[in-house]
Amino acid sequence: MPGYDLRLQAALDAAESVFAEKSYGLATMRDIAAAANLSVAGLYYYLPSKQRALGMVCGRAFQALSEGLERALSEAAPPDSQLRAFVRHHVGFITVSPAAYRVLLHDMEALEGEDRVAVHEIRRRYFARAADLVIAVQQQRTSSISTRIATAALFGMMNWTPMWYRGENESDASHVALEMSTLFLRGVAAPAEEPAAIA
Amino acid sequence: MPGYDLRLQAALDAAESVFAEKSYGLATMRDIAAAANLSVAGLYYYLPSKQRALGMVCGRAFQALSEGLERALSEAAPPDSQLRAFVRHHVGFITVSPAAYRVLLHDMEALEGEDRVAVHEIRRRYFARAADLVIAVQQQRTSSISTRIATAALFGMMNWTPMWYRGENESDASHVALEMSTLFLRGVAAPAEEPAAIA
DNA sequence: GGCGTTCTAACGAGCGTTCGAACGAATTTC
DNA sequence: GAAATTCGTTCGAACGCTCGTTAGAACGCC
Repeated sequence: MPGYDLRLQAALDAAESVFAEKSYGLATMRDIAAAANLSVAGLYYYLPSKQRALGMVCGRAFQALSEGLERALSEAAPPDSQLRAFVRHHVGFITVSPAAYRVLLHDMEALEGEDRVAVHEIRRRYFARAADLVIAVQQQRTSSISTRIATAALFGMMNWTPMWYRGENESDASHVALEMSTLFLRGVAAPAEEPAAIA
Repeated sequence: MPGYDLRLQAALDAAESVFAEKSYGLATMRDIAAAANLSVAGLYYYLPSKQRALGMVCGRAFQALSEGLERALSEAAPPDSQLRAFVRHHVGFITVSPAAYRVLLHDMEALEGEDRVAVHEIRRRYFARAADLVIAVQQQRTSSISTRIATAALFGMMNWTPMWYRGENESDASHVALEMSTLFLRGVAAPAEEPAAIA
Protein backbone atom coordinates (compact mmCIF):
# COMPACT_ATOMS: atom_id res chain seq x y z
CA MET A 1 0.00 0.00 0.00
CA PRO A 2 2.12 2.92 -1.22
CA GLY A 3 -0.69 5.40 -0.51
CA TYR A 4 -0.38 4.81 3.22
CA ASP A 5 3.34 5.41 3.35
CA LEU A 6 3.00 8.54 1.27
CA ARG A 7 0.46 9.98 3.69
CA LEU A 8 2.58 8.90 6.66
CA GLN A 9 5.49 10.87 5.24
CA ALA A 10 3.17 13.84 4.77
CA ALA A 11 2.11 13.58 8.41
CA LEU A 12 5.76 13.47 9.46
CA ASP A 13 6.45 16.49 7.25
CA ALA A 14 3.72 18.35 9.10
CA ALA A 15 5.06 17.30 12.48
CA GLU A 16 8.57 18.26 11.44
CA SER A 17 7.64 21.76 10.36
CA VAL A 18 5.52 22.41 13.44
CA PHE A 19 8.25 21.11 15.77
CA ALA A 20 10.79 23.25 13.94
CA GLU A 21 8.69 26.37 14.23
CA LYS A 22 7.39 26.10 17.79
CA SER A 23 9.75 23.57 19.37
CA TYR A 24 8.51 20.21 20.65
CA GLY A 25 7.25 21.42 24.00
CA LEU A 26 5.13 24.23 22.60
CA ALA A 27 3.82 22.31 19.59
CA THR A 28 0.40 20.67 19.93
CA MET A 29 -1.09 17.72 18.10
CA ARG A 30 -3.81 20.11 16.93
CA ASP A 31 -1.13 22.26 15.27
CA ILE A 32 0.27 19.23 13.50
CA ALA A 33 -3.17 18.02 12.44
CA ALA A 34 -3.94 21.42 10.94
CA ALA A 35 -0.62 21.46 9.09
CA ALA A 36 -1.37 17.98 7.76
CA ASN A 37 -4.94 18.88 6.72
CA LEU A 38 -6.33 16.23 9.01
CA SER A 39 -8.54 16.11 12.05
CA VAL A 40 -6.82 15.31 15.32
CA ALA A 41 -8.13 11.75 15.38
CA GLY A 42 -7.23 11.35 11.72
CA LEU A 43 -3.66 12.29 12.52
CA TYR A 44 -3.48 9.60 15.19
CA TYR A 45 -4.13 7.03 12.50
CA TYR A 46 -0.58 7.72 11.33
CA LEU A 47 1.21 8.96 14.44
CA PRO A 48 0.80 6.83 17.58
CA SER A 49 1.74 9.66 19.93
CA LYS A 50 3.43 13.03 20.05
CA GLN A 51 6.53 11.49 21.56
CA ARG A 52 6.79 8.81 18.88
CA ALA A 53 6.17 11.40 16.20
CA LEU A 54 9.28 13.21 17.40
CA GLY A 55 11.18 9.95 17.35
CA MET A 56 10.07 9.19 13.81
CA VAL A 57 10.93 12.68 12.61
CA CYS A 58 14.39 12.51 14.17
CA GLY A 59 15.03 9.00 12.92
CA ARG A 60 14.01 9.87 9.40
CA ALA A 61 16.18 12.98 9.38
CA PHE A 62 19.30 11.29 10.71
CA GLN A 63 18.78 8.39 8.33
CA ALA A 64 18.77 10.76 5.37
CA LEU A 65 21.76 12.62 6.75
CA SER A 66 23.82 9.47 7.27
CA GLU A 67 22.96 7.90 3.94
CA GLY A 68 23.83 11.11 2.14
CA LEU A 69 27.18 11.20 3.91
CA GLU A 70 28.28 7.81 2.63
CA ARG A 71 27.30 8.85 -0.87
CA ALA A 72 29.22 12.12 -0.58
CA LEU A 73 32.40 10.60 0.84
CA SER A 74 32.63 7.84 -1.73
CA GLU A 75 33.48 10.43 -4.39
CA ALA A 76 36.58 11.91 -2.74
CA ALA A 77 39.83 10.25 -1.81
CA PRO A 78 42.45 12.51 -0.16
CA PRO A 79 41.71 13.64 3.42
CA ASP A 80 41.32 17.29 2.48
CA SER A 81 38.84 16.50 -0.26
CA GLN A 82 36.96 14.14 2.02
CA LEU A 83 36.63 16.81 4.65
CA ARG A 84 35.50 19.34 2.06
CA ALA A 85 32.96 16.81 0.79
CA PHE A 86 31.73 16.25 4.33
CA VAL A 87 31.24 19.96 4.94
CA ARG A 88 29.51 20.40 1.60
CA HIS A 89 27.15 17.56 2.38
CA HIS A 90 26.42 18.65 5.94
CA VAL A 91 25.82 22.29 5.08
CA GLY A 92 23.83 21.17 2.06
CA PHE A 93 21.51 19.09 4.20
CA ILE A 94 21.02 21.93 6.65
CA THR A 95 20.12 24.37 3.92
CA VAL A 96 17.93 21.98 1.94
CA SER A 97 16.07 20.62 4.98
CA PRO A 98 16.23 23.42 7.54
CA ALA A 99 13.14 22.24 9.40
CA ALA A 100 14.50 18.72 9.82
CA TYR A 101 17.80 20.01 11.09
CA ARG A 102 16.19 22.46 13.48
CA VAL A 103 14.34 19.57 15.08
CA LEU A 104 17.52 17.54 15.38
CA LEU A 105 19.41 20.42 16.97
CA HIS A 106 16.66 21.67 19.18
CA ASP A 107 14.30 18.89 20.19
CA MET A 108 16.39 15.72 20.17
CA GLU A 109 16.91 16.05 23.90
CA ALA A 110 13.17 15.66 24.44
CA LEU A 111 13.32 12.09 23.14
CA GLU A 112 12.74 9.30 25.63
CA GLY A 113 13.08 5.55 25.82
CA GLU A 114 14.09 3.47 22.83
CA ASP A 115 13.83 6.30 20.33
CA ARG A 116 16.28 8.30 22.40
CA VAL A 117 18.80 5.48 22.53
CA ALA A 118 18.47 4.68 18.84
CA VAL A 119 18.74 8.25 17.59
CA HIS A 120 21.64 9.04 19.90
CA GLU A 121 23.47 6.04 18.53
CA ILE A 122 23.05 7.20 14.95
CA ARG A 123 24.30 10.62 15.93
CA ARG A 124 27.30 9.17 17.75
CA ARG A 125 28.32 7.27 14.65
CA TYR A 126 27.90 10.33 12.46
CA PHE A 127 30.06 12.43 14.80
CA ALA A 128 32.69 9.71 15.01
CA ARG A 129 32.86 9.60 11.23
CA ALA A 130 33.54 13.34 11.18
CA ALA A 131 36.15 13.06 13.93
CA ASP A 132 37.99 10.46 11.86
CA LEU A 133 38.14 12.86 8.95
CA VAL A 134 39.55 15.57 11.19
CA ILE A 135 42.20 13.17 12.47
CA ALA A 136 43.18 12.22 8.92
CA VAL A 137 43.49 15.88 8.00
CA GLN A 138 45.56 16.63 11.06
CA GLN A 139 47.95 13.75 10.40
CA GLN A 140 49.05 15.41 7.19
CA ARG A 141 49.97 18.57 9.01
CA THR A 142 51.69 19.93 12.04
CA SER A 143 48.53 20.70 13.94
CA SER A 144 48.82 22.27 17.35
CA ILE A 145 45.07 22.13 17.97
CA SER A 146 43.46 19.25 19.80
CA THR A 147 41.30 16.98 17.68
CA ARG A 148 38.49 17.21 20.15
CA ILE A 149 38.31 20.98 19.98
CA ALA A 150 38.87 21.09 16.23
CA THR A 151 36.03 18.66 15.57
CA ALA A 152 33.75 20.56 17.91
CA ALA A 153 34.64 23.83 16.20
CA LEU A 154 33.87 22.35 12.80
CA PHE A 155 30.45 21.09 13.89
CA GLY A 156 29.80 24.37 15.62
CA MET A 157 30.35 26.53 12.59
CA MET A 158 28.28 24.23 10.39
CA ASN A 159 25.43 23.82 12.84
CA TRP A 160 25.14 27.54 13.41
CA THR A 161 24.21 27.99 9.76
CA PRO A 162 20.41 27.84 10.27
CA MET A 163 20.68 30.92 12.49
CA TRP A 164 21.72 33.24 9.71
CA TYR A 165 21.66 31.51 6.31
CA ARG A 166 18.91 32.76 4.02
CA GLY A 167 20.29 31.60 0.69
CA GLU A 168 18.01 30.32 -2.01
CA ASN A 169 19.80 28.22 -4.57
CA GLU A 170 22.21 25.39 -4.09
CA SER A 171 25.24 27.40 -5.18
CA ASP A 172 24.81 29.72 -2.19
CA ALA A 173 25.06 26.73 0.12
CA SER A 174 28.12 25.26 -1.54
CA HIS A 175 29.79 28.66 -1.40
CA VAL A 176 29.23 28.71 2.35
CA ALA A 177 30.56 25.16 2.60
CA LEU A 178 33.62 26.06 0.57
CA GLU A 179 34.52 29.03 2.75
CA MET A 180 33.90 27.14 5.95
CA SER A 181 36.09 24.22 4.97
CA THR A 182 38.79 26.63 3.83
CA LEU A 183 38.67 28.45 7.14
CA PHE A 184 38.83 25.17 8.99
CA LEU A 185 41.59 23.54 6.95
CA ARG A 186 43.71 26.66 7.06
CA GLY A 187 43.00 27.14 10.73
CA VAL A 188 43.76 23.65 11.91
CA ALA A 189 47.36 24.04 10.76
CA ALA A 190 49.59 24.99 7.88
CA PRO A 191 50.25 22.06 5.51
CA ALA A 192 53.40 20.06 6.31
CA GLU A 193 54.91 20.80 2.93
CA GLU A 194 54.57 24.30 1.56
CA PRO A 195 53.66 24.70 -2.11
CA ALA A 196 56.98 26.53 -2.64
CA ALA A 197 60.11 24.60 -1.66
CA ILE A 198 61.87 25.91 1.44
CA ALA A 199 65.52 25.29 0.70
CA MET B 1 14.85 46.00 50.54
CA PRO B 2 17.89 43.89 49.63
CA GLY B 3 16.21 40.69 50.84
CA TYR B 4 13.56 40.90 48.16
CA ASP B 5 16.01 41.31 45.31
CA LEU B 6 18.13 38.46 46.60
CA ARG B 7 15.16 36.12 46.61
CA LEU B 8 14.06 37.38 43.20
CA GLN B 9 17.47 36.44 41.82
CA ALA B 10 17.12 33.03 43.48
CA ALA B 11 13.74 32.57 41.79
CA LEU B 12 15.29 33.54 38.46
CA ASP B 13 18.12 31.09 39.12
CA ALA B 14 15.54 28.35 39.60
CA ALA B 15 13.67 29.33 36.43
CA GLU B 16 16.94 29.48 34.51
CA SER B 17 18.04 26.00 35.50
CA VAL B 18 14.63 24.45 34.84
CA PHE B 19 14.35 26.16 31.45
CA ALA B 20 17.86 25.00 30.62
CA GLU B 21 17.13 21.42 31.56
CA LYS B 22 13.66 20.93 30.09
CA SER B 23 13.35 23.81 27.63
CA TYR B 24 10.76 26.52 28.04
CA GLY B 25 7.86 24.64 26.51
CA LEU B 26 8.25 21.55 28.67
CA ALA B 27 9.07 23.39 31.89
CA THR B 28 6.22 24.01 34.33
CA MET B 29 5.79 26.64 36.99
CA ARG B 30 5.55 23.75 39.45
CA ASP B 31 9.02 22.60 38.41
CA ILE B 32 10.39 26.09 38.97
CA ALA B 33 8.64 26.45 42.30
CA ALA B 34 10.13 23.17 43.47
CA ALA B 35 13.61 24.24 42.34
CA ALA B 36 13.17 27.52 44.20
CA ASN B 37 11.88 25.83 47.38
CA LEU B 38 8.63 27.72 47.14
CA SER B 39 5.00 26.87 46.67
CA VAL B 40 3.54 27.73 43.29
CA ALA B 41 1.73 30.79 44.62
CA GLY B 42 4.83 31.80 46.51
CA LEU B 43 6.77 31.77 43.28
CA TYR B 44 4.23 34.10 41.68
CA TYR B 45 5.06 36.68 44.30
CA TYR B 46 8.36 37.12 42.43
CA LEU B 47 7.59 36.06 38.86
CA PRO B 48 4.48 37.62 37.28
CA SER B 49 4.14 34.88 34.66
CA LYS B 50 6.03 32.12 32.96
CA GLN B 51 6.49 34.24 29.89
CA ARG B 52 7.90 37.18 31.85
CA ALA B 53 10.13 34.84 33.82
CA LEU B 54 11.73 33.80 30.54
CA GLY B 55 12.11 37.44 29.59
CA MET B 56 13.75 38.27 32.89
CA VAL B 57 16.10 35.30 32.68
CA CYS B 58 17.15 36.20 29.14
CA GLY B 59 17.51 39.88 29.93
CA ARG B 60 19.63 39.20 32.98
CA ALA B 61 21.87 36.79 31.07
CA PHE B 62 22.44 39.09 28.10
CA GLN B 63 23.05 41.98 30.45
CA ALA B 64 25.82 40.08 32.21
CA LEU B 65 27.22 38.93 28.88
CA SER B 66 27.33 42.43 27.42
CA GLU B 67 28.76 44.09 30.49
CA GLY B 68 31.47 41.48 30.73
CA LEU B 69 32.35 42.07 27.09
CA GLU B 70 33.08 45.76 27.59
CA ARG B 71 35.25 44.92 30.55
CA ALA B 72 37.15 42.27 28.60
CA LEU B 73 37.74 44.41 25.51
CA SER B 74 39.00 47.41 27.45
CA GLU B 75 42.16 45.49 28.32
CA ALA B 76 43.33 44.70 24.79
CA ALA B 77 44.29 47.07 22.01
CA PRO B 78 45.39 45.43 18.72
CA PRO B 79 42.64 43.73 16.68
CA ASP B 80 44.03 40.24 17.17
CA SER B 81 44.22 40.63 20.93
CA GLN B 82 40.76 42.14 21.01
CA LEU B 83 39.34 39.17 19.14
CA ARG B 84 41.16 36.76 21.42
CA ALA B 85 39.78 38.63 24.42
CA PHE B 86 36.31 38.44 22.95
CA VAL B 87 36.54 34.68 22.45
CA ARG B 88 37.97 34.19 25.93
CA HIS B 89 35.13 36.19 27.42
CA HIS B 90 32.38 34.52 25.38
CA VAL B 91 33.60 30.98 25.98
CA GLY B 92 34.21 31.87 29.60
CA PHE B 93 30.63 32.99 30.05
CA ILE B 94 29.30 29.85 28.40
CA THR B 95 31.34 27.59 30.64
CA VAL B 96 30.73 29.54 33.83
CA SER B 97 26.99 29.98 33.26
CA PRO B 98 26.00 27.05 31.08
CA ALA B 99 22.37 27.13 32.16
CA ALA B 100 22.00 30.80 31.31
CA TYR B 101 23.53 30.30 27.91
CA ARG B 102 21.44 27.27 27.15
CA VAL B 103 18.32 29.34 27.73
CA LEU B 104 19.61 32.10 25.46
CA LEU B 105 20.44 29.66 22.69
CA HIS B 106 17.41 27.49 23.01
CA ASP B 107 14.43 29.39 24.34
CA MET B 108 14.92 32.97 23.22
CA GLU B 109 12.66 32.36 20.26
CA ALA B 110 9.78 31.66 22.64
CA LEU B 111 9.87 35.28 23.83
CA GLU B 112 6.96 37.50 22.88
CA GLY B 113 6.04 41.17 22.95
CA GLU B 114 8.29 43.78 24.52
CA ASP B 115 10.68 41.27 26.07
CA ARG B 116 11.29 39.78 22.64
CA VAL B 117 12.06 43.14 21.09
CA ALA B 118 14.30 44.25 23.94
CA VAL B 119 16.32 41.04 24.17
CA HIS B 120 16.71 40.78 20.40
CA GLU B 121 18.06 44.32 20.39
CA ILE B 122 20.70 43.49 23.00
CA ARG B 123 21.70 40.45 21.01
CA ARG B 124 21.89 42.44 17.79
CA ARG B 125 24.29 44.89 19.41
CA TYR B 126 26.41 42.09 20.85
CA PHE B 127 26.67 40.39 17.45
CA ALA B 128 27.46 43.67 15.74
CA ARG B 129 30.28 44.28 18.21
CA ALA B 130 31.75 40.90 17.30
CA ALA B 131 31.37 41.54 13.59
CA ASP B 132 33.32 44.77 14.00
CA LEU B 133 36.17 42.84 15.60
CA VAL B 134 36.19 40.38 12.72
CA ILE B 135 36.30 43.24 10.22
CA ALA B 136 39.22 44.82 12.05
CA VAL B 137 41.07 41.52 12.02
CA GLN B 138 40.39 41.00 8.34
CA GLN B 139 41.61 44.49 7.42
CA GLN B 140 45.07 43.57 8.63
CA ARG B 141 45.19 40.58 6.35
CA THR B 142 44.47 39.41 2.87
CA SER B 143 41.28 37.58 3.75
CA SER B 144 39.43 35.73 1.06
CA ILE B 145 36.56 34.79 3.33
CA SER B 146 33.44 36.92 3.58
CA THR B 147 33.00 38.76 6.87
CA ARG B 148 29.47 37.47 7.17
CA ILE B 149 30.49 33.84 6.97
CA ALA B 150 33.59 34.33 9.11
CA THR B 151 31.59 35.97 11.90
CA ALA B 152 28.96 33.26 11.72
CA ALA B 153 31.64 30.57 11.85
CA LEU B 154 33.20 32.18 14.91
CA PHE B 155 29.90 32.34 16.76
CA GLY B 156 29.09 28.83 15.67
CA MET B 157 32.21 27.25 17.09
CA MET B 158 31.86 29.16 20.36
CA ASN B 159 28.16 28.50 20.78
CA TRP B 160 28.56 24.80 20.17
CA THR B 161 30.71 24.55 23.28
CA PRO B 162 27.88 23.61 25.67
CA MET B 163 27.27 20.49 23.60
CA TRP B 164 30.56 18.87 24.49
CA TYR B 165 32.51 20.90 27.04
CA ARG B 166 32.73 19.24 30.44
CA GLY B 167 35.71 21.11 31.88
CA GLU B 168 35.85 22.04 35.48
CA ASN B 169 38.27 24.81 36.21
CA GLU B 170 38.71 28.14 34.49
CA SER B 171 41.98 27.16 32.81
CA ASP B 172 40.19 24.46 30.81
CA ALA B 173 37.87 27.12 29.40
CA SER B 174 40.64 29.54 28.51
CA HIS B 175 42.52 26.73 26.81
CA VAL B 176 39.47 26.09 24.65
CA ALA B 177 39.18 29.81 23.94
CA LEU B 178 42.85 30.01 23.00
CA GLU B 179 42.65 27.15 20.52
CA MET B 180 39.44 28.42 19.01
CA SER B 181 40.77 31.91 18.45
CA THR B 182 43.96 30.47 16.99
CA LEU B 183 41.97 28.29 14.61
CA PHE B 184 39.86 31.26 13.61
CA LEU B 185 42.67 33.81 13.20
CA ARG B 186 44.80 31.39 11.23
CA GLY B 187 41.81 30.30 9.19
CA VAL B 188 40.53 33.71 8.23
CA ALA B 189 43.77 34.44 6.37
CA ALA B 190 47.52 34.53 6.64
CA PRO B 191 48.77 37.78 8.20
CA ALA B 192 49.71 40.50 5.69
CA GLU B 193 53.18 40.92 7.15
CA GLU B 194 55.02 37.87 8.37
CA PRO B 195 56.75 38.03 11.76
CA ALA B 196 60.07 37.68 9.92
CA ALA B 197 60.87 40.56 7.54
CA ILE B 198 60.43 39.72 3.87
CA ALA B 199 63.08 41.83 2.13
C1' DG C 1 -1.94 45.62 64.46
C1' DG C 2 0.06 46.08 60.04
C1' DC C 3 2.63 44.58 56.25
C1' DG C 4 5.58 41.77 53.55
C1' DT C 5 5.71 37.10 52.49
C1' DT C 6 4.11 32.45 51.90
C1' DC C 7 0.74 28.98 51.90
C1' DT C 8 -3.41 25.61 50.58
C1' DA C 9 -6.82 25.06 47.44
C1' DA C 10 -8.98 25.68 43.53
C1' DC C 11 -10.36 27.69 38.81
C1' DG C 12 -10.88 27.47 33.74
C1' DA C 13 -8.45 26.39 29.68
C1' DG C 14 -6.01 23.54 26.80
C1' DC C 15 -3.40 19.45 26.44
C1' DG C 16 -2.62 14.39 24.58
C1' DT C 17 -5.35 10.81 23.63
C1' DT C 18 -9.42 7.74 22.61
C1' DC C 19 -14.14 6.21 21.40
C1' DG C 20 -17.52 4.97 18.22
C1' DA C 21 -19.62 6.21 14.24
C1' DA C 22 -19.49 7.40 9.36
C1' DC C 23 -17.41 7.63 4.98
C1' DG C 24 -16.12 5.50 0.26
C1' DA C 25 -14.40 2.26 -2.76
C1' DA C 26 -13.68 -2.51 -3.59
C1' DT C 27 -15.49 -7.10 -3.18
C1' DT C 28 -18.85 -10.37 -2.49
C1' DT C 29 -23.55 -12.25 -2.70
C1' DC C 30 -27.80 -13.41 -4.79
C1' DG D 1 -26.50 -6.00 -12.31
C1' DA D 2 -28.14 -4.23 -7.85
C1' DA D 3 -27.78 -4.88 -2.91
C1' DA D 4 -25.01 -6.11 0.86
C1' DT D 5 -20.58 -6.42 3.14
C1' DT D 6 -16.07 -5.56 4.17
C1' DC D 7 -12.17 -2.78 5.45
C1' DG D 8 -8.95 1.10 5.34
C1' DT D 9 -9.50 5.77 6.50
C1' DT D 10 -11.39 9.91 8.56
C1' DC D 11 -14.21 12.33 11.66
C1' DG D 12 -16.83 14.96 15.70
C1' DA D 13 -16.99 14.74 20.35
C1' DA D 14 -15.44 13.84 24.50
C1' DC D 15 -12.34 11.93 28.40
C1' DG D 16 -9.09 12.75 32.16
C1' DC D 17 -5.32 15.27 33.36
C1' DT D 18 -2.06 18.92 33.87
C1' DC D 19 -1.15 23.45 32.87
C1' DG D 20 -0.75 28.66 34.14
C1' DT D 21 -2.80 31.47 37.14
C1' DT D 22 -5.45 33.38 41.20
C1' DA D 23 -8.20 34.04 45.53
C1' DG D 24 -8.03 34.25 50.31
C1' DA D 25 -6.26 32.93 54.52
C1' DA D 26 -2.26 32.33 57.63
C1' DC D 27 2.39 33.12 59.01
C1' DG D 28 6.19 35.99 61.31
C1' DC D 29 8.57 40.03 62.15
C1' DC D 30 8.52 45.22 63.23
